[in-house]
Amino acid sequence: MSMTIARLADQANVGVETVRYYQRRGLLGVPARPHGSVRRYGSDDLRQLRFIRAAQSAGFTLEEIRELLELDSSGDRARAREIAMQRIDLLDLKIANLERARLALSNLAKACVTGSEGPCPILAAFDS
Amino acid sequence: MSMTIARLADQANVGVETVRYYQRRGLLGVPARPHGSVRRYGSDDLRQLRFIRAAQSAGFTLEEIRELLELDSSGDRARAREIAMQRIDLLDLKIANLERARLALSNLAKACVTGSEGPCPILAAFDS
DNA sequence: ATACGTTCCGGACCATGGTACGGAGTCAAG
DNA sequence: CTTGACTCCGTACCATGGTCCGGAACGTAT
Repeated sequence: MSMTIARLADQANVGVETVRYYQRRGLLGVPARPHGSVRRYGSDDLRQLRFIRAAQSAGFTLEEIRELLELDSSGDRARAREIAMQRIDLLDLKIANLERARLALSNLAKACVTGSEGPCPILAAFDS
Repeated sequence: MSMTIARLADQANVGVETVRYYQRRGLLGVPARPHGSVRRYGSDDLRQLRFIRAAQSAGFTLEEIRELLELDSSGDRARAREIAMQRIDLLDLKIANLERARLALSNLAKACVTGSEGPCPILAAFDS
């Protein structure tokens, strides 16, 4: 269950350079080198790397993710909970936003059916 | 119904510099100067500016928005429809993602109720 | 008509999240 | 024991989306 950086990277679907970038930013540990000079990564690293990507897609910045990871090892439950709840509110806003946008686009698509006449109003589609 | 740049900007909740930036990027027209050297903006400009922000929050990049605006004046219905539908798929993905993240955070918040014992596993919350 | 707040404009600067480069070391296979 | 692929590391570069700066012109209230 030990791999080199390239394998780690593509198990998590990122580039090697990205892994190294996360290490520099302190989001990912820099593991030991068992025999010589090539570092080896384990499944914990993979898990953490995947967490980073998941958290990113939840809208956390890398800095916030660094804090979350610190928090995770610190065990400060109250703070963790607080952050989670804050984030949920933010996510709800974002989701609502995207859903409004989706509706707008869907109206637009309807209005723009090929062959029909009229203005096909892209701007109007977003008028709230 | 005519305003200076500062008023335009804050009607749309952006900074003056942002408006000027959009002008440079070709997203916003640079209006005439009726008497002298200070430009005046009308409600069409405001509408367009608001559209830009709305489209941005739907995940379009500024470059894409520029294309949308071109499209809007060109009246190419088929293309507009195509873009809209592509975007909808993308939005659906994004929304699903955010909803997964929301669930993860909500589980996390539950697991981290203040006062209880255990690890309060931030990483685990995101394990898919 | 002078002062104070805006506007105009170009260009420099910034943060975020990477991506590319280049030289040196390492490692496994042939 | 050499070759070719991968690794390490620092530094430079990139795109996106702004934000700030500074000097000159403008324009409105006093």
